[in-house]
Amino acid sequence: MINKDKVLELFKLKKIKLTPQRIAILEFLSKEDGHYSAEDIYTTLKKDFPYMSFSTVYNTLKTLTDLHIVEELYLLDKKVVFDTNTKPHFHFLCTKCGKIYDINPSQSINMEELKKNMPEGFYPDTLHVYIYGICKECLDKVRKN
Amino acid sequence: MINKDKVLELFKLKKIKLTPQRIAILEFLSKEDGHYSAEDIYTTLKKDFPYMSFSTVYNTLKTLTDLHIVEELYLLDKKVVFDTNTKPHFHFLCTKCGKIYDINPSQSINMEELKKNMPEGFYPDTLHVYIYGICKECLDKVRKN
DNA sequence: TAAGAATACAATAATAATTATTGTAAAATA
DNA sequence: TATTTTACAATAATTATTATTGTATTCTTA
Repeated sequence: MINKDKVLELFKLKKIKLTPQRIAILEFLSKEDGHYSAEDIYTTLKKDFPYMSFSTVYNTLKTLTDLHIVEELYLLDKKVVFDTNTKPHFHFLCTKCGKIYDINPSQSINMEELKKNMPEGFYPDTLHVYIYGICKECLDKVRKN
Repeated sequence: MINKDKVLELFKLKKIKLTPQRIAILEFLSKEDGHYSAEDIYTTLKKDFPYMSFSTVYNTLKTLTDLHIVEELYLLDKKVVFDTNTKPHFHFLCTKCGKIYDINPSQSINMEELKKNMPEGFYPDTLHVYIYGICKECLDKVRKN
């Protein structure tokens, strides 16, 4: 969950200017955790901010990604979405309907342990786990027919 | 490691025609495990097979991906490569140089266990683990300077 | 609070990877 | 060998993202 005010403080600290566009994008992202595409953000904000351009959305998302405030996810159809939930979790991608599900790893799986699973001298930073398969919803549909 | 002859048999079984182009691509991929882009394959094969087109490379890679003979990997710069090593393993992506490293998970980490880490009713198929960070080579370079 | 420097902006052009199209050619089948 | 099916090359189209550029805005500091 993004805390808008905290991010704004971080922006100040990092000398990143607090423009209305950036604030609007932050507001959008901090409303509800989700997986948003640049297009999602652009088309939604365009209504209230007619002077909003795609490059601004992309630039802001890049800034947020660099600061680890959002995370880029690469989907099956080569689309990219931005995840506002930066707590450690897996992603389940349904190969049938394309939906993305956040999966919380059980106690037996430690994300930090996973990260450390590599040769000496490598410095891990971020971990992404994608599980591809068929989601419950799609399986239920098949069973009904 | 791809076993060309086994794949050719599978093609026969699935009624996928054994064309010279497909065989050439298979031969290329089965020479050495690696992470190859469509461009890698195209430019290499174009020399010996002037009548080789990009769409054929993409089509063949799609066929191979659908059959789980290769796996698509999504890199940091949004490029796609095809992995011929389909044994369970992680990928380390260096955020500095962009290199891809295959990481074999230690005994303590069971890929099957990871897959099962999800809500009831979901049917997992493939698992991809990406670890982002700085590789040894890049860290060593920094230390020298 | 106004002036100056730095940066971000919108608009749009450019890029580049992938997908779609289509008429022709080749492979499999009987 | 004839017939059917599918794959092919060539190329056009698409689409997401990045680059460019002159203008506008934010921030700083006097």
